[in-house]
Amino acid sequence: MGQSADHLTSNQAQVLRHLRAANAPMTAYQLLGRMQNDRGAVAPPTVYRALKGLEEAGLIRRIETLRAWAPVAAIRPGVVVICDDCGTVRGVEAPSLLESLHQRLAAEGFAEARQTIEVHGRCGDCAEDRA
Amino acid sequence: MGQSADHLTSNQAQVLRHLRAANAPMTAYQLLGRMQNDRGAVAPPTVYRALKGLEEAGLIRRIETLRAWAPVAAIRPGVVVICDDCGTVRGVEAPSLLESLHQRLAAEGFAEARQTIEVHGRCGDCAEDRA
DNA sequence: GAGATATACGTTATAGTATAACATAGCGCA
DNA sequence: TGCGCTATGTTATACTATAACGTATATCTC
Repeated sequence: MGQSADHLTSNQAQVLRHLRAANAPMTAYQLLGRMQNDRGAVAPPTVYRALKGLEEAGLIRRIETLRAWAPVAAIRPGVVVICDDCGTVRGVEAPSLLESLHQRLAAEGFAEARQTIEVHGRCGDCAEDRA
Repeated sequence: MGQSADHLTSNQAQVLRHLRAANAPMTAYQLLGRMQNDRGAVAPPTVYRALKGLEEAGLIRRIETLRAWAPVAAIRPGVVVICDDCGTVRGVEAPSLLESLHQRLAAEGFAEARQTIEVHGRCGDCAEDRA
């Protein structure tokens, strides 16, 4: 069930810990490798089930454009901003923007259920590094 | 090379024809199946190379949230709107929306390079069908 | 026309991402 | 105690995508 954030299973906690320790999204199989380092035999469903639970709890998101997972609090609706230089990902709230999109689509009769908005580019820190 | 739209190879034309004949995005392996029906032996790289060329020519897009491909003219920047009932996909221009997002991020020092914006929901036609 | 270069294509193999299906263990509680 | 629920383990497989190498063909240049 879509569990709330007040309790994590140990697999979920372990996955979340690895995601938070990384400074960029991790693929499911990268996580699998970490867990195998930690514990020995672990199979893909273990990782995918933990990811599913964490996503439902609003603690992580799949970054569709990277096929990877990040501990971005599910500001949902929200925008994910990804630096292609350093790999960092962060969530950005943009309520007015999303409201205007919503109204735009509603006017055409489209009932919006969810959006995925991912922006790629270069963050301020990386721009400075190359200045 | 990022070829322009003025010439398609025969593989590209064949893939584009199938995508246009469908009323919903198709996965690469669905396309592969169609091409095998048409011609016999075809291997995945044939399909993926055609998809890459068509994408570079701005004739199709990968729908990230569906892991599938659609003949959506690459209004880029633009918004892709997907009906989860009937599967149809269309591109929507939203320049003012994207401009405000751009400025919002620029103000934080983020140099935006490309966005992926996909909205899921139910289109007007499908809403009527259930009315 | 021979050779050089470039593009598309074919072919084989493999990498990478995700889930189905079934079995087991532990917990809360009627 | 026995039932139902959740989490987990385990095996196998499905689905998505690309690497690497060889061949054919067209074009250009000398």
